[in-house]
Amino acid sequence: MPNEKIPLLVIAGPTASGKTALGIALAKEYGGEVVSADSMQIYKGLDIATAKPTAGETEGVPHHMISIADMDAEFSVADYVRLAKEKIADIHGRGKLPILVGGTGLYINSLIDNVNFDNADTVGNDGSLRKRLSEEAERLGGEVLHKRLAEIDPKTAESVPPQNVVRIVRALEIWELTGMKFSDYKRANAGRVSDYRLCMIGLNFRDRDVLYGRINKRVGIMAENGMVEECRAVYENECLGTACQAIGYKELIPYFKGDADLEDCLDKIRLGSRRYAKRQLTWFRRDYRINWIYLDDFNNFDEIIEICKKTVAKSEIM
RNA sequence: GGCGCUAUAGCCAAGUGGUAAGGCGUGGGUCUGCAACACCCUGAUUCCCCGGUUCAAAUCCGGGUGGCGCCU
Repeated sequence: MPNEKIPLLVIAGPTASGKTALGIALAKEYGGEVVSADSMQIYKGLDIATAKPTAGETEGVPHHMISIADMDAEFSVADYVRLAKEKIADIHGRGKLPILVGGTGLYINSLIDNVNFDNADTVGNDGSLRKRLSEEAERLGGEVLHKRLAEIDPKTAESVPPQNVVRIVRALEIWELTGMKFSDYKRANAGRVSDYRLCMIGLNFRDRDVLYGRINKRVGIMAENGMVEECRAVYENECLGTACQAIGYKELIPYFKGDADLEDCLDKIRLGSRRYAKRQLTWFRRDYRINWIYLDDFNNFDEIIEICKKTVAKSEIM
């Protein structure tokens, strides 16, 4: 069936909503394998802090796209999409159902909406160029770079505020690298028709406080399970890559330096995680394809599995 | 029991007669090769209560209540 699209079950949702457990349960239900869509679980070394499923938790269900890059390695959406697509095709080829489970909205949407990253050789990202532009921004201020951007690409300048230096630098980077306006580049790479037959499930809670309570509690459990020691090891290895953005790791640095109490840092982790969850919900909410399941509507896990099965059946991906 | 200080948004807090700064949290949003990133927007018709002075009071005066401190 060369023209048949690959069925793909997607489980999205904020951190600590129970995506991992649900993914494993549904994988067992349908004979599936899990493909993680998490920008931090990609990296080796941060296991507890990124809530990677343990060997015991996976119950034999194969998990992919976890711990595949070194801590200091560069890894981007484009890498993710390329590798995840291969994995999904492979899983499907073996007659199993690929289940995409994760909370990184950019990764999920780039993958399922078929954002074009094929121009890797010509575009990519250039570390030294990016560094130079970032330094310029720091030296001259964001406004100066924003003005420069406004001259070459007014459209993008209008949508990116002068304060958002990271986005301005990227737009300028594209310009210097390819001579393309960022707005044109964006249009050229825009999402195309999906490669997959999708069934999307989104996890949420009617009562936000329930989610936040779970997050707060989980941070404590992570700490008990050795998160601090794990992050200290990363700290002592002077991790410099994207992995340094991981919530948990960066909030503990003041503690390692002796500038803050552990409990204060754990509170910062809780706060960071809550805000992250909110941003995730903002991202996923705009995707009209998601079938939202409000976890606090159900009494137990079996009921949740049942409603998921109904959702899958209705989607006709199976 | 007496004396002093104090009361402003969920929290911290500026304001000392001219029509309620700011920070944090919260809520909403943006997002195309760093995304667990970066960034934007977001609350007080009213300042503990009652009365008074004044054209005008969160600001001054009197009383009450709560908190903090000291004294007996």
